[in-house]
Amino acid sequence: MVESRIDSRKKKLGSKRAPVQERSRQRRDEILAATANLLDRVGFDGLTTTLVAKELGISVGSLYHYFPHKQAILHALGERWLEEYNAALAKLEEATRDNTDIEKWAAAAVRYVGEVYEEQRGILPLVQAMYAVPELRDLDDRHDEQVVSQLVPMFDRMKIAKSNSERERIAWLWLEMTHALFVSISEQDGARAKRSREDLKDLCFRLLEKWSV
Amino acid sequence: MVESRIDSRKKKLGSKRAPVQERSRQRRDEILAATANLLDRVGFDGLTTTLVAKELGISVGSLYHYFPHKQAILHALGERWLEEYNAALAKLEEATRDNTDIEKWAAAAVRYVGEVYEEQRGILPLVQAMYAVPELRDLDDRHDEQVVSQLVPMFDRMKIAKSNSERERIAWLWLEMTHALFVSISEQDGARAKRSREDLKDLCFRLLEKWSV
DNA sequence: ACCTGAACACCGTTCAAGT
DNA sequence: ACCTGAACACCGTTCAAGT
Repeated sequence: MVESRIDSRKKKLGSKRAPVQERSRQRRDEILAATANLLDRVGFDGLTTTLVAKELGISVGSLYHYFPHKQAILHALGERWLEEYNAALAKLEEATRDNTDIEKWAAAAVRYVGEVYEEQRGILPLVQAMYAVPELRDLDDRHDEQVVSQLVPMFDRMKIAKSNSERERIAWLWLEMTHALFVSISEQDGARAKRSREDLKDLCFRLLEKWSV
Repeated sequence: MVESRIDSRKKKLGSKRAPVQERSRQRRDEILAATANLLDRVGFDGLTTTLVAKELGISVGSLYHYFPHKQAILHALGERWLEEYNAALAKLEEATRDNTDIEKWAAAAVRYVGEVYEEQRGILPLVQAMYAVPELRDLDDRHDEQVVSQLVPMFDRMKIAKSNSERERIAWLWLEMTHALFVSISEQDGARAKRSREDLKDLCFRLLEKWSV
């Protein structure tokens, strides 16, 4: 709710400030990309600030110019995960807006959300850690919240459950269930992953069908 | 003050060895108990060897007399989790031996396995880490294997699926699904947890019913 | 203004020295 | 035989000093 304090000076300093901010934003992105890259290669525990700095050819101190601490880098990466996930749900909402077929919804949901898990496969160690590491725990909570609030209206449209509190509970179930399976699926080979994804779609369908009214 | 309780030459039967081993085993258990206790209080990341040593009133070096490294303590604790889980499945097998009712099986499974999650609630941070930490990963793999091999015969008896490879796949699905939900449930308050457990029972039933032949 | 890297506190682990 | 705790390598983080 805080109005930007920079707005008043934007006209005057805009041209001078933008490049600096742009460069800064770019560096931040570079750090995030390098971290995501290393996360995939050395794992959550193997990740060190020295390693990230070396990967970018800068000093550790420089890293701390852009992020207050290591967790902040991981946190920003987690934010990105939330955004991608939310974008997938928005696409799902869009794609299933004018049908109430539960089975089709389940298929679309598994496809769209599954794509996120595939594309972000490298940072899954981080996503898993979100639950366990206290400093990242808020991401997990927000993720839950956001997903539930996006699913409830869709469930409503599909006439699933008779109250919103029930829909919230089912949305949570759906989230936990699909998350556990997508993470496992991300480590399976192509053929098995394909079958597992079909199983999951089916499981989603059955879950929702049960509460269909 | 020196007592001649040290027998330099051991007898054939080794009857004198037992007390020493017994004492050693006891210390190991104490270390495990203290670690489990701290895990619950300070979390997976907050756990340090110094802290464990302090908790027991011994030195760090002494810790390394009983375990080669920190991960070995956690590993041993993980082994215990596997044992408890397997014991629950054995009880489940025993309790459902002479019926083929899928719904009853689902109820019993959620009850017995759920008890393990409740009793071992303190070490759930560790169980979660088993997946992410490379040194503990073998526990996760063995857990998967053991659970699947215990479930397949039960599925067979209940006439679920038409081949063992299918049963293995369903067992894996069951494991991932219930694990994700049990972990989440362990953090809910009593009333909500009760409802969630019923939802889970229902979900299990529907999962198995689908493949019932 | 931005970057550097030695310095600091703290971790897991070791091992010479005590009892 | 068993235990101790200073010492070591390495982590995240800081900050005086460079450009």
